Amino acid sequence: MRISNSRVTATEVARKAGVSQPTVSLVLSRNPKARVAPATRARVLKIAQELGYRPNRLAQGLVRRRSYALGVIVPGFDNPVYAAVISGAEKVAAQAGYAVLLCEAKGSEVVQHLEALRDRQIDGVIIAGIAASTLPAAALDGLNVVLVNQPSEKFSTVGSDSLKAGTIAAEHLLALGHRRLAFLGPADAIPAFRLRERGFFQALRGAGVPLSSELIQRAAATVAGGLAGMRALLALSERPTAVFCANDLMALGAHKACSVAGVGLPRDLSLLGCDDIEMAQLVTPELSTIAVPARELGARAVRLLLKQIDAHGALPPASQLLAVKLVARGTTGQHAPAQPR
Amino acid sequence: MRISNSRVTATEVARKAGVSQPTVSLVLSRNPKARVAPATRARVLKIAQELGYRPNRLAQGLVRRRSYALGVIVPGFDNPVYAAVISGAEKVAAQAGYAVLLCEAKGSEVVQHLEALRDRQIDGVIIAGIAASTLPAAALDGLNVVLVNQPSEKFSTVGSDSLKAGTIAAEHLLALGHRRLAFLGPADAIPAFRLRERGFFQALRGAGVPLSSELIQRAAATVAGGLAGMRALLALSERPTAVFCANDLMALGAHKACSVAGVGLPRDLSLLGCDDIEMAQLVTPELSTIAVPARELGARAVRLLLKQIDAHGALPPASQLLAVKLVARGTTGQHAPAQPR
DNA sequence: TTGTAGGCGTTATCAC
DNA sequence: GTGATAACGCCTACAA
Repeated sequence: MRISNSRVTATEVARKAGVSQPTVSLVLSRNPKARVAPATRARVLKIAQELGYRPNRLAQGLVRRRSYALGVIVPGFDNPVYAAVISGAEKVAAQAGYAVLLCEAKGSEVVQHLEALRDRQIDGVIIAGIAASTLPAAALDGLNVVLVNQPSEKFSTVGSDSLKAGTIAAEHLLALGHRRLAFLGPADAIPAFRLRERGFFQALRGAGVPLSSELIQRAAATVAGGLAGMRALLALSERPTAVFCANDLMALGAHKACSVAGVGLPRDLSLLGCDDIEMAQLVTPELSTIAVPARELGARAVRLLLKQIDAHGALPPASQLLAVKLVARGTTGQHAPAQPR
Repeated sequence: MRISNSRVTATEVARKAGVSQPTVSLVLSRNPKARVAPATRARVLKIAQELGYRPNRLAQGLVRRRSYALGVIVPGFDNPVYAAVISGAEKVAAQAGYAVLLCEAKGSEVVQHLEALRDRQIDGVIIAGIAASTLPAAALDGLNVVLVNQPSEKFSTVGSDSLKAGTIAAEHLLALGHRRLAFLGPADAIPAFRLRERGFFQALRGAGVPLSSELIQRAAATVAGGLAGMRALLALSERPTAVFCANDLMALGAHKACSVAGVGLPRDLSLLGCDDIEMAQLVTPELSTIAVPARELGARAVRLLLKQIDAHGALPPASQLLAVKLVARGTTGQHAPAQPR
């Protein structure tokens, strides 16, 4: 029963209920220690209900010095992993009464977005897929921050065990008998990818199976990048027998490159991705990969952030590391040495 | 040179500059008719710069009765189409100084999200993938709204020509010689899908090639839905020779179902999707589809919305319809009548 | 228990 | 030109 255009204010409710505006505020703020006479409380609640009163969050924010809004910054939505992180984050945030301000940013845009978020008195920021170390120190100063999938001394983080993912990848491929392995990863220093890479390399070194540099291909962490990278690997005089990709998008690009080049998966080549995005199950053969709980990362990031906000920034940085899991599907198989014809 | 924790306010700038606070506001607001003595203006600007002053947008919003924020509501991020819409929207919004509040909502959650957006004094809302007609009338009352990909008398819309998409689909498949066609679509009344469906049916009827009801399969507009739907179609005693899917996700699920069932595309069956998401090019054979400019839809939706906001809601609902385009790839081919063995 | 006063940081309307 | 003064809608004291 709202009067059209303009919203009902607490003052109007107060007037109609025959009380003062702060009393309305008192009743509506579910403050336990705010004792109000049951009669007035009931009256105020009734009128508020009738008028469809809802507090103006901008005004609340101004006086409480909080916006009840969270910023989420990702490099792009084209990667389903970030979409999943955002989805998980948004759900938890909404349940807690927080809004999610979405920012898609690469490079220096990140700083501008952060400033814009500050102007809106944002309560906290979640950053995924962008290395915090590449940002000027001041950019995150005094902000509640949770980083997704990148370790940090200074900020709280929620991540999957990327190092382990790399290790698992190496172990899986080694166990299948592969000895000539390749890695396909991005050129940019995106933390999660770097860790997957390092875990992979370390495990290989530990097993005495080093990677020569021509077997490390770098390209954008996209389908197109994976396609190009795999083409380069296939052009080698001596091809690898197994390839680990920094993420599933690259792996799917690589998958396509193999399909185009007539390279049989997994007969001629084993291919392993990382993330386990839905698409991985759509290609034929289905992509073997390492599952990362992206949605859960987003959800946890918000929970951790809210905890920090409530603690008034008096909490030391916390970190959570979620387990990853090998999902062996159709693109990885036993190494078949020189085919007898 | 910001004093750590708390932000610099206009009052502080005023004090240091030896002017009143409103004067600072006057100088900073790029209001042309606000004539200030060049000397004061310069001084204020200098101090503001030094102190790193930035206006508090919450406070601005309170008095201007605007939040400089837009809400975007979609049913889910798992569909790359919505991700693209959001991406396009966010970019334009950010350039105009607007924030994007993201909401993922199905069913009755939509209303709650809308209320929450109202509480934040949202300046406008973009809705994609959710039928406005399913919302209670009051939910959008007095709000600046732009609907994406659904026609409306009452609200502004930005869409692709969904009806035409259906027509194109029918014409393409008919031209290839198919006469036993099937349709795979969602059970829910999502406007864009319904229109594609209608366009398809109309064109078929016009060509004298009606669809019997068993050739209309309904399932969720997801990969899983497409998978299930195609399985049902393949189980028919007399299979269709061509299938049009309401969107690419369903088509990819259908693609997978064929792959699993050993049904050769396009030899045994032609398959056509709609949207042209990136994934369409990753499967083998590549998915034929109808391209929809999703990113552009998002971008235009924001531009239209901003125009409406600036017009103070005194503008009649406007509508834009973008063209769609057939992208014939590998899953559609000439109808091959009963193979001679 | 409730009302009054004051302020959050900004913009808008006036007198000066 | 410039500076008070009054909102915007709410919350936190403190006084009644």
